[in-house]
Amino acid sequence: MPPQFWKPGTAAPGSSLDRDTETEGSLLPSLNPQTAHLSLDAQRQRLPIYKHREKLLWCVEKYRVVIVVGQTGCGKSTQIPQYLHEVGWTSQNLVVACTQPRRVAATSVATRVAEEVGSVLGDEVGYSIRFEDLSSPTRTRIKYMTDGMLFRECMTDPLLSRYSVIMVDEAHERGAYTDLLLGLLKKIMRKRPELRVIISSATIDAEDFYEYFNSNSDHADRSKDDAIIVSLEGRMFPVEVCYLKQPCDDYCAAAVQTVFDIHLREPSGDILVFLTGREEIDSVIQQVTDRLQSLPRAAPQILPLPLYATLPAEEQAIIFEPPPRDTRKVIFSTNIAEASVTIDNIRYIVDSGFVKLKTFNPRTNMDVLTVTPCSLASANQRAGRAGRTSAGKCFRLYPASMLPTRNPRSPMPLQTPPELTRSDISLYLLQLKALGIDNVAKFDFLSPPSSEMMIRALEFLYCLKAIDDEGRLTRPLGERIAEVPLDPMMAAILLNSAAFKCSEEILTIAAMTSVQDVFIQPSGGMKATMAELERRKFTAEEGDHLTLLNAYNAFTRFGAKDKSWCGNHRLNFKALSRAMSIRKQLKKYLERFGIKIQSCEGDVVRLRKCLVTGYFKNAARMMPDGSYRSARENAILHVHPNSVMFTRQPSTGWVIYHEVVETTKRFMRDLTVVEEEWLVELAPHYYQFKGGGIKKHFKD
DNA sequence: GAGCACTGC
Repeated sequence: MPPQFWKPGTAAPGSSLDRDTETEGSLLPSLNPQTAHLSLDAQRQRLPIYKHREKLLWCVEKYRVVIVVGQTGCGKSTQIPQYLHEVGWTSQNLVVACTQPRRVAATSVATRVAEEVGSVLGDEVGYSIRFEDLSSPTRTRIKYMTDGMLFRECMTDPLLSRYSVIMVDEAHERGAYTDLLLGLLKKIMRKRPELRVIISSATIDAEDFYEYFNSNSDHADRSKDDAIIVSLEGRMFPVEVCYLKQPCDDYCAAAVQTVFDIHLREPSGDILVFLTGREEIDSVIQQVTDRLQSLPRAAPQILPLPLYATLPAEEQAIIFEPPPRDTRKVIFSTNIAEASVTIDNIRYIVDSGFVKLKTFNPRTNMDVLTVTPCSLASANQRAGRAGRTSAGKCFRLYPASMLPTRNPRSPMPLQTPPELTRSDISLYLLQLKALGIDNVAKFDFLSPPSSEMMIRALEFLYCLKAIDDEGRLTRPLGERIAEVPLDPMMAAILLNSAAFKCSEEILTIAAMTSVQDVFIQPSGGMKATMAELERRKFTAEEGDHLTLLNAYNAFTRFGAKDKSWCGNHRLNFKALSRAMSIRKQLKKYLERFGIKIQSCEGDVVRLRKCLVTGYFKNAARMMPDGSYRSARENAILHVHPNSVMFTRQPSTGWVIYHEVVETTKRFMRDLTVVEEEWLVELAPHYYQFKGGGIKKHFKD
């Protein structure tokens, strides 16, 4: 075939995109509607994974770590725990655990399995996620849980002695708690040789897990290995992958063009387009809408729909509704559709090849949110989202030469960097210390964080007085900060609130900063202005923390039982309800610690001072031009437009903030006005007064 | 003067 070129706006993908014969797999859904008339047992036996049952059980018997490779949806998560249960791994009151990175996955899989086992959910089969424990300590044999929950369980049962087998699902996603859990399991296995670990992973990552768990064994004699890789291939619908002949310089324009090309030339089936963020999605949908008139009169219609996490739940629900007759649904989504949200009937994928990724910069102590090429693992996962119900096609908006497998200098990585290597790890290091691992530098991380990340995190924990100069947890403060389910900064503020007699309010503020998007912010236009006007009703002069407090108090008084009240005031009902649960949970911790919960009775100075005891490192001073300078690094900062401080000036010239995220600029989020003297008074170890202004002083 | 990807305890 002669070489072909494709330019946005000219040719169709069918002829212009380089057809690639390699197919990315996607398997049949676990139980098929076509076999619904069969008994549950008969259905289970027809699953592709069933023919691997004996092999799997043999491997678990013989090896301590079994790495199971297979696509999402092949029945790993539902079937393997049942197989283990059936052959006796749950005898003698032992439990088979299966961890999931997300709450919905834990609950939905548990519900499915309870049905298959014929158990009431919470009895023989149960689940445990934050705020919901549907499991019985005596009767539950198969327990699904979030990985964070199992990690926490190590604090009360360091050897996880209740469990005979622990299956870590979706390990290839490399979430922080997945990595930490694997590290702990490796440690636990030395003391509990009978424990079995099953790791479910995508193909690309299996070798990493294998090396990790065999690193202590003799490589010359593989028969003595601790770990083994088992591959579960099953029936799949092929997904044909096509590439651009030439790189494009505007993937948004290319995405619009490709959508129209698919629409006019390919058979029916919905389209899922992967883009990087809300702004981009809104703009692309606008471009598509503008071009709709150009469709031939007789042609089927296009229904463009957005999907991103901050979209209000009601608008998210629309993507699951069937489209009108003769209409093709086109969903423009962020990464949320890569694993968290599954949409049926998607036959076409358009993949920009990019993702927005948050990375912590230990030098500046700030998070950076950047658009970067997605990993090959991500691209494969995205392709697999077509063809869940039939054969599919994936259009990648970059040339095949961009693949890291074909081009070693490609900017596209094989895997997304693990979360632990690109996050502020102070929380995780503290929790490891709470598990008795004092020398965190020696912890056997699957991917060790950089030493700079380590040092920064330890320095900060020291400044919070959570660890002493020996690096040990302080008592009781450090131990308690580690225990409370909050980031260390906010945990310290909550625990210090006893001394400032304002725990009542700090509980609320801590809960509110733990949830996102309390105020609904439509993008642009009349709606945005209306939302802004509504938010002003809650605005406090002192800044965002007190504004959040006002919103919460109004919610509990008027909105908790009245969803429409929230709608009228542009408040996010789901987020506020969650804040209520979090507050309730945090309150229990304070009660257990014997901390008296008092109100500041309107004395907001006490409240703001208390915030300084945790936020001290996040202080900034306003400059005459309206920008800010961070107290420590003297870095240029800006107020985020969502902050109530965006339109006002701090009377004292100083603010503290919850976090900085760098996008187009470095934006501070959640600000509170403070007095300069408080910084020196409340964090003398961090700041020393000298001359006319704050002089930073940092103890090494 | 103008904007946050996604999870989790």
